Amino acid sequence: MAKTKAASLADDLVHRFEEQIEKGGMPPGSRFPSEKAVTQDFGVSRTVVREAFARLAARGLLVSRRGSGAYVAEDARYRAFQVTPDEVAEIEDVLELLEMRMGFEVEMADLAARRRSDADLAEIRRALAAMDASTDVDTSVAADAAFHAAIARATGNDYYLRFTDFLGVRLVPSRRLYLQGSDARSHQHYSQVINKDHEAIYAAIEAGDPAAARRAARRHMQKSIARYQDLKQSGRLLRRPLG
Amino acid sequence: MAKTKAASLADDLVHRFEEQIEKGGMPPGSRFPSEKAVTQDFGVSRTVVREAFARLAARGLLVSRRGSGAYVAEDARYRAFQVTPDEVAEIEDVLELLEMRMGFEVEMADLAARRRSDADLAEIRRALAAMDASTDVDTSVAADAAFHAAIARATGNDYYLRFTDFLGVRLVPSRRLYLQGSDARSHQHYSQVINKDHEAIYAAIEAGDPAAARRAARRHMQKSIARYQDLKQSGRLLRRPLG
DNA sequence: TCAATAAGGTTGTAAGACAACTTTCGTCCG
DNA sequence: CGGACGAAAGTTGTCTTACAACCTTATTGA
Repeated sequence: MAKTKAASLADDLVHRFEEQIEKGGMPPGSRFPSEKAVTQDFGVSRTVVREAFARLAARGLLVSRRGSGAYVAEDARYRAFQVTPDEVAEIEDVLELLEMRMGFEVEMADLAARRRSDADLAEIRRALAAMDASTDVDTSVAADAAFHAAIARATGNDYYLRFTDFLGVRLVPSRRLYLQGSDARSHQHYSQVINKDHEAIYAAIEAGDPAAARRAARRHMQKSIARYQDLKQSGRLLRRPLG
Repeated sequence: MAKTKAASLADDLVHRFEEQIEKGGMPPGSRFPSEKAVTQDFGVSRTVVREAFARLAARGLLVSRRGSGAYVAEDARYRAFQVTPDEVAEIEDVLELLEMRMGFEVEMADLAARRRSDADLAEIRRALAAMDASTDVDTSVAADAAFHAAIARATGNDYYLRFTDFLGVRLVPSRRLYLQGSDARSHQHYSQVINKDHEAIYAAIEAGDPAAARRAARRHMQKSIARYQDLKQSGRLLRRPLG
């Protein structure tokens, strides 16, 4: 009976139904109790029920059909792919995410080499130039992200772009920590090393050579992973500061 | 993207605000217009506004504070990578997702070849056998998923496993539709062709040959994409039946 | 100046009503 | 007996009004 206090009545309902679905009490495709039934069973107003249902629907656990009822979504058991910020606190996680990113980056380079438009090329070049001109950590990190986003856009596959954004955001904080301690000179050196990789990728994409693009992207990511592995062995831990 | 008319007023509101947040018009931490203001601006009732807000909150884009107002979530950009079921309704989307999957299947094969344990190998073999023995669509689709999941597990990278699960689930319905019309013989033929690819991947992983594993995985995915492209050209559309 | 207080704004919840739609079931006709 | 039709009930979508709980800000008073 120990009830975790819910911030709101709708919260409580959401948690209850969520649990029940997860436990298998309500299999996919089965019907929810009607809104009215819930108001009676739980003693809350229909406003609350509707809000709870809306939130379940937003998470993809429930679909409601006007005039018919609400149903447990067919693929309710599987949630969105999610990576919470505190998962990226440990350097091992960063390494795993980078590993995952490797596959995508390689394939994106391939596709970009096949499909890039002139506008895509121009955008990639802009990002290269911005990285080259960067003097502080923030702008160089931003330029790096822009470079990879431009490639993702050049693939013409929106999912690649979305996932690049998604992963990019996760990895930026750790990247920033990685660079933070370094002075201006070593940072510039770091930027130049990376941009050399980037230029190789760009050249292959511009030339329309998928295999070369794959190789260049793979090398780039491997180096990036190796850097983090060194960091790991040197015993430096990543701990996110608050804020 | 051609804007389809929103199924409900709340849908419309959600999309509008989502877009505005994404475009940067409402930076993290900034205040939303009050519920009352929205009702006046858009000419809808507060019920609709509350429902829209509830859904935005469920997605982590908005937090509302009683008595104070609603605010754009501080980590709004951290929201999950999400692929909603209706996005996979069109065959073009399936193709794009397959393209995305290609990159990381290749990389998974590489890593699996380097890191697989004996237990991993055994699990992959089991999936191969199950696919070989399958006679109906459901079991063959399940065996296929198990095969790729086993490889994902062999990489030792949990993110790969999670993402494989995630994508696999999205693609299964269309896969099922793809196979549905076929008779037992053509289905068996299909299974055998696929499993031959699988065996090549397995052989490379067992031999511990990353480059060969990459090649085999790439071939496998390319063929899969080609099959769907044929389907696309033949004009067959994928339309999800109501669940 | 500063703290207590009052006023107004905002979200959370309740309740009732109607519209739009779906499902079910009974009726009537062939 | 069977099937088409339609009425009726059930359900979600939306609107409206009302109040409670809470926060913010301005006012007031010492």
